[in-house]
Amino acid sequence: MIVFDTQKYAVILAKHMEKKVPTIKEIAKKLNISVSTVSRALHNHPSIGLRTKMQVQKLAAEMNYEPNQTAIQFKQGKTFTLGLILPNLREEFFSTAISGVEDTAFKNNYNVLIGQSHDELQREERIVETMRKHRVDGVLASISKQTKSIEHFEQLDKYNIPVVFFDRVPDVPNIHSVWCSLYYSTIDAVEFLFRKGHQRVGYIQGPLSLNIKNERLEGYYAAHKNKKLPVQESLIATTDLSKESTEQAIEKLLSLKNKPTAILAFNDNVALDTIQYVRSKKLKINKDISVVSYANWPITSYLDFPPIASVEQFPYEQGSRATELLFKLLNTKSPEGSLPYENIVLKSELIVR
Amino acid sequence: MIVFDTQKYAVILAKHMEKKVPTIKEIAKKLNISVSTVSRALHNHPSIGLRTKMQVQKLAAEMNYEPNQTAIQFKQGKTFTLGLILPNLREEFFSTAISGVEDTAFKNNYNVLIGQSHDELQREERIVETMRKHRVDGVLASISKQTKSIEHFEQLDKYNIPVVFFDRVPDVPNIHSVWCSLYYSTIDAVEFLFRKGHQRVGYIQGPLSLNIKNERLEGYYAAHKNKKLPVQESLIATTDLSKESTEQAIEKLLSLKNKPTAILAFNDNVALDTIQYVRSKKLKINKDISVVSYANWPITSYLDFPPIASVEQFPYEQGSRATELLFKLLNTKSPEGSLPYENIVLKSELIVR
DNA sequence: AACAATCATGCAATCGTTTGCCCGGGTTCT
DNA sequence: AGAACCCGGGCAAACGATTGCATGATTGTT
Repeated sequence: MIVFDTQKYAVILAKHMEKKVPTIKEIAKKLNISVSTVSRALHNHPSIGLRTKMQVQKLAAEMNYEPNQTAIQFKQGKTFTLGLILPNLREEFFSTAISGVEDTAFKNNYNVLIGQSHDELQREERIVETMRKHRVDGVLASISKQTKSIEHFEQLDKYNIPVVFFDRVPDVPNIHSVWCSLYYSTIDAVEFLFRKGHQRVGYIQGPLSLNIKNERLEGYYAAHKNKKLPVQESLIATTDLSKESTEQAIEKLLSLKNKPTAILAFNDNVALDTIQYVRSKKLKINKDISVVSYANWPITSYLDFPPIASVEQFPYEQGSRATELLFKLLNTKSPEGSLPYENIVLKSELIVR
Repeated sequence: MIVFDTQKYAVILAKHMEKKVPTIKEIAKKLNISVSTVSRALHNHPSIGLRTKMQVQKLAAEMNYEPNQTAIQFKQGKTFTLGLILPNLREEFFSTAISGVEDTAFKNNYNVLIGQSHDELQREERIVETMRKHRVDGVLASISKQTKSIEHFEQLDKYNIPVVFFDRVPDVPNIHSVWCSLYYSTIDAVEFLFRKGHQRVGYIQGPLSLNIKNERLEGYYAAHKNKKLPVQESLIATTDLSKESTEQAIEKLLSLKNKPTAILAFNDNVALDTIQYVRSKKLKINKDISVVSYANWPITSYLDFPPIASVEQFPYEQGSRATELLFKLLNTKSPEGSLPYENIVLKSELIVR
């Protein structure tokens, strides 16, 4: 890519006035009262007389006074900013979760600083450090694929910065978290396939690092158990989520004597690769193989052969609930130790197309 | 959605020590020197003796001293934060652009505050105000569909907060901007269709508010002119980007006596709706109708009938170039008025599948 | 040896806001 | 009438870092 044209317009500005923003001091001077009185008047402090209060507020409005946030932040030792750490923004799941966080934060007059780990541990560590240096008041995080330990998050403890994990939650005790349980909806999904007449349902699972709670697999087993069917281990394959790895996984399933007639895919992305690959092998989707998955991407409505069902995990709600929990932690000044660790579990939902 | 399980683990913490973050003062006290000496030593100020400098830096490292950003921000009157205003994060275009902004900002030790307008003017105004109140040092913006005037951005001028628009750039003079020209790639696109043998190429344009520079249309005309073909106005339809509106637009094109055999769609989203609708009318994509579009979504590779070509607009580069321009503005203390308005135009590129 | 120049460091103000404490004048109570 | 109290408001410290200016100590110059 090349810049092929750079237009520059030279323009004479109306002598930029270096506008000075009004401060509490100036209000005080103009009214011949002290800054503390002004400050209290603006905060409706009871010990300020009504007349003074009115005068101050009137003048402040006239002067377009706005409190200097940086000064307040400094004085209060708070930044009114939350850090939000995500694997990426490109997955619609996360960009939707952001809206949940943002809306909740806004309501509380907080700002949100977003960092993308790009699923790399090193970047995640750097982001945590940056957020710490910038003294965010709290952190929300969905961990990267590579994250095994959470030492880098634990250091935040020393600075009294609470952390709430959501969606991709590390498998360690003593954390605050919000996630969406996939157990029951997986049972729903598999039973849905059973009802459709499928006897052999394959499962393509994701990398173990993302599979910590492994509710998909547990649900998969539970559904079989409910139906008194044995689980054939050979029907379970693994992908690292790359296209190639997914194809190998399907290849493994398709090469069985007893091929599955349905596949439960780790997420919609895996489902798409699965469907594409299955079709490239001249098999018919929904006839030879049906696919059910997780995520419920809107885009799948444009496909000729979308997954016939997908599990919705409510990213917006996860984001907002996690943020609410974080605020709860922030607003409890933890007199003796912090609040008990809280783990909020939401229900997911099988959406049949 | 219901919370169906809230586990609470009561845990006795190791008597949270209310760790106090070390300050410059404490370093000074421990070494029995003044804070100013410490400050200068940490900044390698030449007037500090080598021995003292070493001592200070050593102790600072041992104590894990980190300068209090909020204090610095306050003192310097700078927040080292950029505001980034986008229509939404769900479009991959924007979430990719963010990475460009983020990476560039990080390199300069800046943070990025993101706000989504959700294509609503009112939200956009509120975000601008919030960012102003939080004293961001500069703003990057891609305007909402509803934004006709930029008064709310102009108010930032009074606070000496520079603004750089990118991608969705308002059509007014005297702004800084970065965008990706679609003129030549549109010519490429139409000529590509001509070479494929298409004589009648329809064009579905977007709402006028997003069509300010209208380079697509100009390119469309130019390609016809190059080929010495007249443009039939009836081949141009308009959509407000909603599915319904797009379908009406196609309906209009398909009802012509002289149907187009190819359609240039405003973006990939319109293209998808177009393809879906055309197929629902039992017409064959790539036989009866071919579609070319803008955006080059990765997801289209999963479609049976994707657009046969799409124009890439390099969101990452737009984001990083816009951020670089903004830094240029920030680093010029504008002694007499600001820098001349700069408009950087990048080249787009037709990607043939 | 006296004085200047240089070097190393300290003092104190400053940024804008908040907040604990104090004070003067008026009212009320005994 | 003296003590206790309340009301309205001011004083000044504090938050942490930066920086112009002053000061003291050392060295160099003649």
